[in-house]
Amino acid sequence: MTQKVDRRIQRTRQLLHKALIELIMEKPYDQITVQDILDRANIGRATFYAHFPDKDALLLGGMDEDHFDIRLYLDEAEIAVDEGKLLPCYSLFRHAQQFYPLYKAMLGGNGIEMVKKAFHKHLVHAIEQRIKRYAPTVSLPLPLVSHYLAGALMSLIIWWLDHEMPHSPEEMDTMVQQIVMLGLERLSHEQS
Amino acid sequence: MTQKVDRRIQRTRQLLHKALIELIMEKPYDQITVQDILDRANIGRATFYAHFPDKDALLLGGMDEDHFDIRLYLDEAEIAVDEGKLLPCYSLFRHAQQFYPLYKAMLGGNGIEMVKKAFHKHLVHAIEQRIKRYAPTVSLPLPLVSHYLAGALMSLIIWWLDHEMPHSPEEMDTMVQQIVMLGLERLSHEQS
DNA sequence: TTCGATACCGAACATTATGTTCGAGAAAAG
DNA sequence: CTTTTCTCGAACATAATGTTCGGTATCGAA
Repeated sequence: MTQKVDRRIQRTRQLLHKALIELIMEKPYDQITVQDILDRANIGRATFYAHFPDKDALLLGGMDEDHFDIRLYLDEAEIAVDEGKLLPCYSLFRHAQQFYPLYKAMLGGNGIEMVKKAFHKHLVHAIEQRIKRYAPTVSLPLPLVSHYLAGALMSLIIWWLDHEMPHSPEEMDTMVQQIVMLGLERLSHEQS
Repeated sequence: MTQKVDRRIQRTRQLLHKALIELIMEKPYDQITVQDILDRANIGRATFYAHFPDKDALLLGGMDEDHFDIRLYLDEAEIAVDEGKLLPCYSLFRHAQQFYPLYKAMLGGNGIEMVKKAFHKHLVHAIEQRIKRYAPTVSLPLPLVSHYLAGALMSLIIWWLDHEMPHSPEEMDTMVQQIVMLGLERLSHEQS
C-alpha cells in the first residue's frame, strides 16, 4: 500500500518544511517569501514549484506531518484529562505551553490566518461532539453553542499566548469551566 | 478649528473610498489591486500615493468616515436597547442586518482580517466597560472574561453572516444572553 | 555494478504588482 | 487675475511570482 517514495523527494520536502517552520517563528508569515524558504533550505527554485504550487500548500502539506503538532493535540492521549468537559481546555493549554514558540507564531495575535481558521473549524467540530455526548439536553441550536464556545476559546488562547502565559493551564481550565457552566450571573453572586 | 480642505482632495478621497467599498463587496480584499481601485475611481496612480501609502491605509482612513458604519454601531442611539446587558448584542445584529452585504464582506468568514482585529479589540474594550458597570463582582480576571465574551460574539456574528442570518436579531440576543448569564449547566437542566 | 529513470539545479525569462519621479496642465483659493 | 497646489500620465526602478529547459547528480532495480 505505502509506496516507497524516492529518497530525494523526502529530503527535499523535509528541508522545505523545516525551513518554513523556522522562518515562521522568526517573522510574520506574509513577509516570508518563497526565496527565503529556498535560501534557508538550500533548494532550487524550480524544485520548489515541482512539489508545491505555493507557500500555503507547503504549510498545509506539513499539517499532517509529524513535526506539526497543532492539529494533532486533540488526538493526543493527554486529552483524556478533559473527559466529561465541554471544552478540551486543559489539554489545549498544556500543549500550547509545551510548544509555546510555535503556537505563538501560528495562533498568536500576529499568527497565520489559515491556521487559525483551520483550528477554529476543528474546535467547532470537537465541541459539537462533546455537547452531543455530555450535554445533549441544551435547548439551543447546536451550531450556535459550538461556535460561541469555539470563538471564546480561540480568543482566550490568543490572549494567553500574546501575554506570555499569564496563568497556568490548570488555572485557565478552572476559570473557563466556571464561565461556561455556571454563567456570569451565578459567578457574580458567589463572590466571597 | 476645522480647516477647509481643498475640494479636489475631498473629491479624490471620496472616489477612492467609494471604489474600494464597492470592490470589497465584489471580491476578496487581498485580490483587490491598487490598479483596480484606480480604474474604478478614475484616479491617477501618482495621486493615490500622494494620499495613502497603501491599500490598507485607504481602508483604515475610511473607518472614521460617514459611510463606514461598522465601528460606529456602538455609538449609535440604538445601543440604548442593550442597556444593562454585558453584550451589546441586539444592536450589533440589528446593525449587521441593516448593512448585511457590507458586514458580510468585512466580517464574514472571508472578510478582512484587519477589520476583524479592530472590531475584536473594540468589542473587548466595550465589554470591559460593561462588566465594570453591570457586573463588578465577577471574581475572575477582567481581561479573561472580556476576551472570552468578545471572541464568542465575534465567532457568532461570523457564523450568522456566513449562513444568511438564520435567526432574527431578537432571537440571537435572547439566546446569547441565556448562555452568558445562566451558563450551560442550568441551561440543560431547565429543559421543557 | 551497471543502467535507465527521474529528481535536482541554476540561470534565464515572462509576468504582475508596487511605489517613485517629474513636468505639464487644470482647478481651487484669495 | 495670480498664486498655490492638486491631478494627470507616462516612464522608470524594484521585487516577487511562476515557468522553461538542458545539463548533472542521485536513486532504485536488475
